[in-house]
Amino acid sequence: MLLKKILTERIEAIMSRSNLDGMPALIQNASREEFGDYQVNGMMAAAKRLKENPRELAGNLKQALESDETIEEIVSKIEIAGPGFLNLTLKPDFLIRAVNSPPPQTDNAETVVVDFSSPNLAKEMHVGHLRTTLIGDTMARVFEYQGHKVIRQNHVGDWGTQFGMLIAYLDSAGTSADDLKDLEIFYQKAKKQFDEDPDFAEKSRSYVVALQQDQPDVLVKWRAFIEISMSHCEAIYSDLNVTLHQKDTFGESQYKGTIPAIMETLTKEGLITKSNSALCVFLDEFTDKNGEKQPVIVQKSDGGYLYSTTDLAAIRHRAHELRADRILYFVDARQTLHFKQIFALARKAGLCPPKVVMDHISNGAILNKAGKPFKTRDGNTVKLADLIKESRERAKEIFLAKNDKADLSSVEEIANAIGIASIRYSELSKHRETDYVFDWEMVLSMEGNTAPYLMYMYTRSKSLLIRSELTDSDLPKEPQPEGPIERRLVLKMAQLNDVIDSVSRECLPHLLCLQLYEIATAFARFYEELPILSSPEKDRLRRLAITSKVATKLSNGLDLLGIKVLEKM
RNA sequence: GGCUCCGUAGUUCAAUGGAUAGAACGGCCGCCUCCUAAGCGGCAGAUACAGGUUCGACUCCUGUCGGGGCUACCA
Repeated sequence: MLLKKILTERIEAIMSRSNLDGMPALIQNASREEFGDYQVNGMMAAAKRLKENPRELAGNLKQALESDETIEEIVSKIEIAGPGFLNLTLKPDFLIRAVNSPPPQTDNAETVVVDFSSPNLAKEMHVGHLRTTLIGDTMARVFEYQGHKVIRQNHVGDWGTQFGMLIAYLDSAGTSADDLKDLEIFYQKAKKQFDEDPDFAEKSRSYVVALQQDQPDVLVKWRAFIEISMSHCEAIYSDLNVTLHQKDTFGESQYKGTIPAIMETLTKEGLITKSNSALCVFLDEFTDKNGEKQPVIVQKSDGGYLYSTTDLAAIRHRAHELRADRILYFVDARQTLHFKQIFALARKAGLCPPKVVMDHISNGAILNKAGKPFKTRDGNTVKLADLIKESRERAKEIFLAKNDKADLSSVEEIANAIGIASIRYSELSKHRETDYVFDWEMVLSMEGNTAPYLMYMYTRSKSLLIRSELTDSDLPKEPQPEGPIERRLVLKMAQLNDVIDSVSRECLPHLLCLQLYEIATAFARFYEELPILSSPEKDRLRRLAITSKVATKLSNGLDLLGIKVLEKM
């Protein structure tokens, strides 16, 4: 049940029977609590178009709404305010019905390909991979929650020139299996030798060629390397509760067989131009100021392919073999131009049917504390494995400081859960498009708008329910809120489905974090200010019933964020 | 140079063109004989600058200043 949708439909239906036919009602959450629950903003715009007085239009609409039974059953109060706002207050029984309503299921289930995480297997995962991995994971969960069929695609970088270098280094004297424990250092050492030692560089290049020609002995080494690297990634996914598994990995190397067919298609469509001995596609859409078309290189002058070509092959695979209705790429904003180009190219070459939607869901960059780009070359990179370890240790410290007589066997479990939840929430609670400053203190913070806060409110709600010794069957099904504190809490819960719907449409998980936080703060207030277990039976049962719904909403919402709740902390 | 994104409290983040720009952290002041103080209440504090469009602008447009990113053979 989507409150805003219901209000909009019903109000616009009434408007359509007047001189306001076809005008939008523009329903919004009330900007201040004293204005009620929702506001109708459309009267000012309508007045402008009709050249009438907005307050008069608002007055007319108010009358029409008040005499309509579809409004009467859900709205308790309508007020005209300011230049022509209509402020609506909803009926408590309608609010609680909204709280009880099932999650918003999609009307038409689609097959959604979600491309996310996609780390470069030549290096270890670092904080730069956090956003795509966690936002993609959360959106995949949200789409599934709504009834879509989700196909996760981890488009790992397991192919290309750098692997020749790594294999050559793996192969060189004095390198033991131990060296692979730290992939980042292994990569840096290999890179260093590549840059300093011409013989080694030459050997690396020959490995690339051998790899591309499927030379068995080299392939064995390559596979060994990929396996080790993937196991690092899988450990991270498992720790972070990311829903990516072996079956979701479909790396660049898997497209190498289909690239010739892609090239053939491009050629057949007459799109290929040879320029400076590289094969390029020049599209009309991409020109500089002088009208010079900008190229997309699909084959290098040495015959090698680039990631553009691989991405085209991936599009065809996803549109045709995977039968996607939508293909979503969770990749950072630096690749905006790249995706514009390959989407346009894929359309032109007929690799993706017009009805299949392709979208680049971009995210902002990571900056250091000075506001400068957080680049790997700086040597400042923070490995995800280290971040996870640090966060768990921090959580354990805090837990022990707060619980001196804690059962030691549960300490590790609780600290681990909180540590992971903190990392996920700190990332997901930010708007995905803005650049973000990486700060250990921020990520590891456990006060205020953080995962531990939400988890703590959940444990408080559970604690009340356990102490009450009642179950849901003992409690009223539709506890109508009484008083402003209960009302506010129930309203925030009633709006959760609207928010999940927005998250899904705009791929903005931070909206869900915000709503859950508001439910949690409203519950904190409820918990602090109202007696629950010690209140008279009628109040006790009603408040416990509301508490039970809080527990459910928090747990379900956090689950969508990939955060597991704890019964105690 | 061209294209593009971004400048909001000391800091980190919010705000489908709507009413008095919200939080959190940090700072200051309060609250545990009472359902878990990882909590609650209160105070101080911000839209880079200049124009414009609009009944109404953090939001849209133009310019200025400042900072990213992308821009032909890395991915």
